[in-house]
Amino acid sequence: MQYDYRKIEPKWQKIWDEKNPFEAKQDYTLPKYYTLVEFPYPSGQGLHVGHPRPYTALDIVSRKKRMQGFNVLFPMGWDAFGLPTENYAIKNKIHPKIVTERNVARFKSQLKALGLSFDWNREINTTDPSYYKWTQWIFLQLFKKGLAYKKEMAVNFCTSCKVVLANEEVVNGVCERCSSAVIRKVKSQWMLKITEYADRLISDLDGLDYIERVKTQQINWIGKSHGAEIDFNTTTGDKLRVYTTRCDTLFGATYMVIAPEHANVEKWKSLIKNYDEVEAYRFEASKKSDFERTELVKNKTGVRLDGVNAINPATGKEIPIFISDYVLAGYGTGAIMAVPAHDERDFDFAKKFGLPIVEVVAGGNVEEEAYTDVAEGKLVNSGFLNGLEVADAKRAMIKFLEERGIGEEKINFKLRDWVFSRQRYWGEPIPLVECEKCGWVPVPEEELPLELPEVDSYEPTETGESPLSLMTDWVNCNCPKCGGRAKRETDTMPQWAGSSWYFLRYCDPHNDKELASKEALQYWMPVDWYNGGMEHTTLHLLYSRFWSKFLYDIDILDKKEPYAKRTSHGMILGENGEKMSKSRGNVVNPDDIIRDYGADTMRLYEMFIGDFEQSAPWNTQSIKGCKRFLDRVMNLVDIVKGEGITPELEKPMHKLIKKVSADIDSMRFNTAIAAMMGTLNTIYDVGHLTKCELITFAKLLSPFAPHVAEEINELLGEKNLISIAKWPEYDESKTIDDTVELPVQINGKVRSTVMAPKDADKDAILGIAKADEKIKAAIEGKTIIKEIVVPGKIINIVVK
RNA sequence: GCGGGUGUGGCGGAAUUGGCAGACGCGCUGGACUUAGGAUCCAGUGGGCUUCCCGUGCAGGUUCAACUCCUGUCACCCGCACCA
Repeated sequence: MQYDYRKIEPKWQKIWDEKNPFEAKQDYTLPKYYTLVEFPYPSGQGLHVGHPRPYTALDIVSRKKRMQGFNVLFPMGWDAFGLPTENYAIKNKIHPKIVTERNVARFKSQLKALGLSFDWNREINTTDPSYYKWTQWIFLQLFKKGLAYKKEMAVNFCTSCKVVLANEEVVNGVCERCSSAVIRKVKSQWMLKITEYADRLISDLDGLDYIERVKTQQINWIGKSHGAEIDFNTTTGDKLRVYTTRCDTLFGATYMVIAPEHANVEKWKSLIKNYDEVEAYRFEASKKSDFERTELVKNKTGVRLDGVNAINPATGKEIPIFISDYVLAGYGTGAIMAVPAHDERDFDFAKKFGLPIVEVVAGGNVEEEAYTDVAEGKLVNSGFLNGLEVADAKRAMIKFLEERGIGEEKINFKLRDWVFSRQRYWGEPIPLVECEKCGWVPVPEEELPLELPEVDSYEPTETGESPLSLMTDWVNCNCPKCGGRAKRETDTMPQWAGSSWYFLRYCDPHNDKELASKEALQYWMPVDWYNGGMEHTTLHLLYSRFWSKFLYDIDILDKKEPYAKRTSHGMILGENGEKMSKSRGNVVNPDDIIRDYGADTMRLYEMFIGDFEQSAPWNTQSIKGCKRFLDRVMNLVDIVKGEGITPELEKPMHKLIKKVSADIDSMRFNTAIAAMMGTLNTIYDVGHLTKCELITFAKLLSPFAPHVAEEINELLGEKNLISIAKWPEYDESKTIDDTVELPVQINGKVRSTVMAPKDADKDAILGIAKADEKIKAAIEGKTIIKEIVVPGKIINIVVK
């Protein structure tokens, strides 16, 4: 018999709505558990089958924790500011607010149909003024602490979205979202000083339970490097400062390179004999996008600054200075000392321009290639450093530099400050005004939220300014400080703003006095388990850690880190093994799956499909196995017999409780389900089970297939919801078999298996093995060389 | 180039500290029940020259014993990419 999911799933969803069993309680004396999934961007397409995988996984964790007596916070909300909604609004001339409402309604009904145990009383929406009031408030605190500043700078500008992008949003030189060309454009932008937190963003990872690849990716992205800054005298009288991680190779610096954008080029204009040539090179370099620059990695170009030389402070020799775009203006000092013998890039450049290559670390063949090994090799041709190992030479050189006042130790980061301005409508307005007298002045906190005004058109202007800039009534205002004439900032915040603190709002979502009460934050934070996509490792995850640390510094939060544990799910691919996408035509719609198989089957299948952290292709055929399993579980109700314990099932049930409990904790949902399937097969082999055994089985199943579990529970006459029943416990002694089956090997090959008592000693086990007919035959007439007995595992007899 | 990951039946995938490779499921084969089977149930299912042998990307090594450890190598995926 098949169970009628079309009837029972809506039935239990309605009951859960009415009885509200998944509400996080206000009682702060209870042990808490905070499970978090990344809140979705409510797009027009609705949910796809990728969404439910992480949601179901943490729903399982949350449901189990709840049954184990924890006060669980498992919330959901909407990250609803963003470009697709705005673009849809522009095209269809509908207010983005309306579009958002529609999309949210669709998403919410789809999520509800999955039976996820979210506490919907805590639903939040980043576009809600009562929410973004606090996003703006946090921005103002950053501004007041000097961590938000406006800067005229070359930014990544998407030619299609007409919007500035953060470095993290530019992928292979094109816009992450629309794949259009990204050009460099000089604009005045609000920036957040995330670089001030670079060190802590690395070091505080230490105690956290993040999967390793997230940690390493963040560390690499922040890119901390230890080195030194060194001043080189030049024939111009100016000094030229470089950054290097290899100050030990200073004696091998045979030329210098500065970035095309370096300020000294202009300064030395009158001294540079070939300025026309230099100027032409700079112009060419400025036209290149980042993408083109990286295309040219192998082919180094550059121009020597004729008439200007530098002096190597170690050798005292005059060396030439070049400009080249292989040196980046934005990293270090925008200038380098080139040591072609020990740096591949310098080597390529030196070969091309015929510059001298001087070996200063022995061990390689510097005529053929750069020798970059730092672990092995002694210094040569290096005066007072000769004979030292690289590490010692570095120390000696730093001492040398510092004593003479020509350089010092220096740490650098790859991480750049966060470009925080967007010239779009559908985002949080930046709550600042520019006064002719006072400069940038914050909107008073009591005036927050600064709401988005109504505009006629949401389209960005031709100049790339936000549509808000056309709202003169809104833009022109009085300075909150002096009352004089002032103009509002018309840029809005990036989409990442709202998601940088949303996990805090869930703790106390209706508070209109603070972003969340101190008690709520102290109780709920940190998030105990946060699961989300790998694509957010260097964006959302880094940004939200940064904001959390800032809020810790200003005493809002008492935890330095927002997330105690971070895991990441694998993608669900199309049936052809490729990434699911509209253009590939391999998208599976979850609505169809729920209609044809039910939500419980869908949940179970998405967890059974494979290792949670690994990608796996969707297969509609395979779903049937999960449906069949649930049908067979429902049918157990018909073979319930008696009370108490069925002897043949006692040990399998204890083992199952142990296995499912452990597997949920370690995210091995697929093997937990496999174990339940195996036990179900055992139950059918036995032919009957007792009522309490079925209830135990239903409890174990309930996090995975909650509707089926509730239905069985009710059919057995139980009055209370199984979703909040007590999680079963197991007796360790009842998970161990009295007799075990042992494989017997001869020379490492299995020849037979024997049964032995679990606590039999070595000799007894060997006796049993040798009594076996097959083993007897195999060792007949041979000499036994060695006998290995691993109790509970294996017997191996080596014969000759 | 650097960093991380993955290679196991026809398919998705299992396999605590090295200890019966292929759990569980899909698919497939045969049977039962049936007007019917794309429902359900039962049996079988890595390959082969089937008393035995071969099999976890490939080639070696350590071990009584290797998917698991070591050395080398190939393929694919993801991230970063001139960061001095």
